[in-house]
Amino acid sequence: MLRADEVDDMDLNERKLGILKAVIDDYIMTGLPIGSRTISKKHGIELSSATIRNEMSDLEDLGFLEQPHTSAGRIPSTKAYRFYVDRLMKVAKLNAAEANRIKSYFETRMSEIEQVIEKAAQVLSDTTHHISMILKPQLRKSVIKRIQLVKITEHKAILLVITNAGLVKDSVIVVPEGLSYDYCEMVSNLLTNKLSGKTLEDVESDLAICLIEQARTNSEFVSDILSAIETSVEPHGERGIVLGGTQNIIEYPEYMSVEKAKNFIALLETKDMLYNMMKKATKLEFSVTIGPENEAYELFDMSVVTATYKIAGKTLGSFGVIGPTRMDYAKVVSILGYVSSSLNDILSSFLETDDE
Amino acid sequence: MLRADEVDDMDLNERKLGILKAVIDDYIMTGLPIGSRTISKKHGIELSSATIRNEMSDLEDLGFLEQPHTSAGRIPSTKAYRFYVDRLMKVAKLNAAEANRIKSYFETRMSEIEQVIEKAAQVLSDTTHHISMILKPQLRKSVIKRIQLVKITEHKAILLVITNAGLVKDSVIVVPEGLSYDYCEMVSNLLTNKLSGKTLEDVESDLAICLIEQARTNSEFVSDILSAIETSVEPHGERGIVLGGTQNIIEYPEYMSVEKAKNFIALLETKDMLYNMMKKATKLEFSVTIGPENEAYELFDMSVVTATYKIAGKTLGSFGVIGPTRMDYAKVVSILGYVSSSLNDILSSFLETDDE
DNA sequence: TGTTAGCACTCGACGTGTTAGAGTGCTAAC
DNA sequence: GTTAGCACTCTAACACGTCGAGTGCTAACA
Repeated sequence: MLRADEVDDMDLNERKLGILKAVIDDYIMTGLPIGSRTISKKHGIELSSATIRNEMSDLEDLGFLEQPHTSAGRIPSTKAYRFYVDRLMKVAKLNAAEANRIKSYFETRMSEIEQVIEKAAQVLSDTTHHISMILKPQLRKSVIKRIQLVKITEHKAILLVITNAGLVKDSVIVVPEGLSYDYCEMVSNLLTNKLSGKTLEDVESDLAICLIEQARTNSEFVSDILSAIETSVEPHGERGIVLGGTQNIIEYPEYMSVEKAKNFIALLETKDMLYNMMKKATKLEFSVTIGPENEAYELFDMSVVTATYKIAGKTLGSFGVIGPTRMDYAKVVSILGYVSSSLNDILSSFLETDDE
Repeated sequence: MLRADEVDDMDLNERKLGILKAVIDDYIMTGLPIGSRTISKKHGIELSSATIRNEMSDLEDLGFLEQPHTSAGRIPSTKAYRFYVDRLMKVAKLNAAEANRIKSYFETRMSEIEQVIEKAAQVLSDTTHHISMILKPQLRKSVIKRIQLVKITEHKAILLVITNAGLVKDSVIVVPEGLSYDYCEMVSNLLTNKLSGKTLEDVESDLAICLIEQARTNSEFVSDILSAIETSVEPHGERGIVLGGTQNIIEYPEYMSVEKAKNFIALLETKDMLYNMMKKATKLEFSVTIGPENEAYELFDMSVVTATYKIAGKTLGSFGVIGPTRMDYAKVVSILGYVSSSLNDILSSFLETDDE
């Protein structure tokens, strides 16, 4: 027995493929149902509308096309989009103008990962006109290289956690009065000795307790430091999703009643679902999830396209866009590809391979 | 000759005031034009609808009310909103529930001004359901206390600029190879000596040139440091406006066609106009600008309410919300008041008065 | 003199009916 | 296998009529 999609392939001859592609391309551009006459005129298919009608009727039977109502044209089904993405779509390299536009976003000198992430979210939503999502770097596995405590005033110090992915997090912490600079240096060295080579994940677990017991003196101070390191693992406790271009929902008039828009916004704001989705997306270099293929039923008429970003060949996180099923998949995928390699370049430049 | 608004006061007897207030309150709640019968029934005004009609007719002549069309009810004019804000509105203290809700936003431990600003933008848009804007701290006048360079890897160092407003900015900079820890310390001390007591604004001006000439050796390195300090003055070159809750525009159905929404979004994104507006707003502790009172003609049907935040009694910046002229001014003002004092408290806790 | 009931009038919202046009499926001819 | 022709269907757009909310005006009332 053949698998379902192989059967499809056999049923679809050259001509049907051409017509299907024409319908999808047109619908992606215009958002309007498309009729047989339009295809025979606009899309360079030298057949009469009647013939095309027959073919379209077949395509409907096969589940690739749908009719909103009797006398309207046809629109692509979810199955058609899936087929389009898998077989029909040609992902072209980004043209120079687009590529430069993206490049220009990243040209401002950035020294921290957070900054890069924010910029990436911005460039994604600006170029695709969809909502962008980025899963922040999953730093749990990154290895601590050094910990440095720098006293800046009488009561405050900055704690720098440096990992193999570069600077992870700096946070201001309160220090006991009268703490000498030398003592800070001493604590820095102690912590570096104890923790270097461990992952941030380790710090979260029992290692911390162990360490506190060792450092009897100033133990509150030390535990402050440890908890600061921990918060750097899951930043701000908000599940590490950055959204961009949520304003763009107003550009989806076909899909959005005010009521729906509100629900959708609410969905985006809880972020939990997005987090799980993006977390899963880290497993595939690219992924396209169309309409009802999404696990969240609220996304039955939205599609999600994701990619990943790496540092030194290791996947750090994922990013992508969310938009109506009628989206320009080819363009979105090529933009994601370009952004992905841009991110990889930038993040790798953060990496210090020469140390140690 | 009396001023215009004093004339208004004389013309408006107790009863007219009551009716006017009823119209405005009702319209702020419902967004629907309100008729004479509704007022006589709902708002505890013991008069027949006919009498109220006469009064409303007078109020229309005086320019306080408007009719969208002949047989609709009436809606408040810009003049009415102005009058309401100046005379009628009772700004109550925030009830405990609301106050706690705001407080909870600020409860996460925050160590940097940027973080606080982001949170504030969020809490403002969440509680008012309008779009929030915050002018980032105007740090040009803040005085440098210390500059510290911390080498973190072979090629990178973190530059900490500490001012009287606490930590201003840390940025990663590239350092020449083989730079010793001691040398970093030396440079830190040198810079602290040269620059402490100066404002960030000074650094931008000729002082910088002067210093470069002095430090002949490694002059490129030093100029890197100075430019890093400079960028901390105007962060990221994006005019220092933080927006929150831009999604909320979809909650203004009465005002927003898709076309209008797009224009408005575009307006928000250029930020230039907002920057000037917020900059001006730093001069007044509170301000309410209604519809056409705004300088930007695009805001003819929007109102802007602003307040300021301070550190040690000195105004650092302004913040506010932008929404339809039909907004609950009383509530917005009281929220802004509460957020203002919250911000002042938090920022003051950053201030180290005991040093030096 | 201020208040109110009554009434004619206005105008938008809404439902209905009609028409034009786009698109379809089917049939028969090529 | 392809296409022309035709009857049919459905929507969008417009005109029309009705309903109801709200008004202004007038006359009666306290």
